[in-house]
Amino acid sequence: MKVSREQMAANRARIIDTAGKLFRERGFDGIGVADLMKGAGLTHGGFYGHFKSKEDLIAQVMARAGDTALALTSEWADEAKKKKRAGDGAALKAIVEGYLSIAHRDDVGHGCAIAALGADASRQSRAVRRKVTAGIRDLLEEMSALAPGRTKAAKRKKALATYASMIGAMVLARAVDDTALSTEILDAVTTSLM
Amino acid sequence: MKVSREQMAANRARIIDTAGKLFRERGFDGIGVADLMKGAGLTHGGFYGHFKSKEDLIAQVMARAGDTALALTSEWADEAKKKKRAGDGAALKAIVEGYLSIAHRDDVGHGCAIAALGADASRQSRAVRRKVTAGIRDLLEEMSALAPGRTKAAKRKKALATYASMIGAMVLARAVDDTALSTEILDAVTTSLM
DNA sequence: ATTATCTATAGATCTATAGATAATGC
DNA sequence: ATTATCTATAGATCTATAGATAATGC
Repeated sequence: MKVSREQMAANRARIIDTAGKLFRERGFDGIGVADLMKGAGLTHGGFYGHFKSKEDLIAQVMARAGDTALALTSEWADEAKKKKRAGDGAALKAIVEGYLSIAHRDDVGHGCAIAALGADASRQSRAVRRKVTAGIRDLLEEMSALAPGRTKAAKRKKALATYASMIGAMVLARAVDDTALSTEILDAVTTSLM
Repeated sequence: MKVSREQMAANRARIIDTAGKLFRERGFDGIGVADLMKGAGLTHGGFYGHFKSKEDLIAQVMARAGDTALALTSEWADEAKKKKRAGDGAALKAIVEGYLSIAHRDDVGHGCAIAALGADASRQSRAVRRKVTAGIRDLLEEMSALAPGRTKAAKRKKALATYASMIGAMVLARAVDDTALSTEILDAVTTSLM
């Protein structure tokens, strides 16, 4: 029953990944510890060896979500910068296009944690909200550096407006029960940011 | 114990209002039927005389949320149109400013249901999502009519982009655990839409 | 007589803990 | 010997229903 330290670390990472997917798909209250552990191929009782509480797991999931979001958007941005004729703001546009894709809309489980759980997160403990705030700050700094604008303030404002548009568009596109309208939302917001 | 038909209708309306507030504050799964009824000054068992199920109540709450959102934004828009020197798009700007206010951010319970429950709603039953979609459609039509632009398509696109920005900004402003950053988000998105 | 609300409860969850088990790692 | 995971369970929820109660409205 006991496993190696290495295996235990792998198990822990798998619990966080599984929880990340299931929380996004069903909400923090939509999935219990027993089912989360089953999803990770473990049993219920083992959970409390890895995490102090469900809330502790939520905080770690949100911290990880911030890291992966930054990594993915940086990748998109770097890819865009490599292209010939990449103008001012091309990297930010690449982030917008990658984010507002139909693939992202249709894969909540692996998508943006703020779009899937933002409102849910604002009801969580201080520890959770601190992780969320840190993640948002990191992404805003990255986007500010990539945004067009003459001054730092102008760049930051552009980044804030862009980020808000992205999140709102994704929330709306998923809330709506009509594929045509949903896609119209994604397209309209994407082109309005180009 | 029995009450008049009139009183019963009032009770029903009070349950929906109370649920609207508590759902926004705690999420659909964050408050149970017993506590909702207690909040409305009634007992648990009576609930099922008014609604088929909790899900049924959720659908009615979201329908009501759509109605009140349309009424409030129309009021803001009409007020703005009355003002002297009200230019093209002044009504839409009034909606943006009313929506992205600190008062709205700090009163989740009486605010926009999409910002508070949008992601939660996309996980609900078809009946709920239909009401949500109808509400979003109504608001988009109102905003399209008020948006500046030469063609209907341009107006609609402007409305979509504005609406998405509003929702994303509110979700972000509430997710963040730092008043300064939160207010910066509201201000930046508001001015970027003016 | 009808019915809106009440009390009480069934049955299914949920988080968290206790103690047993068995493999790791000193 | 230590410890990661397992089984089992306590205690607190949650939704929904059944039957009692008492006020309305024909």
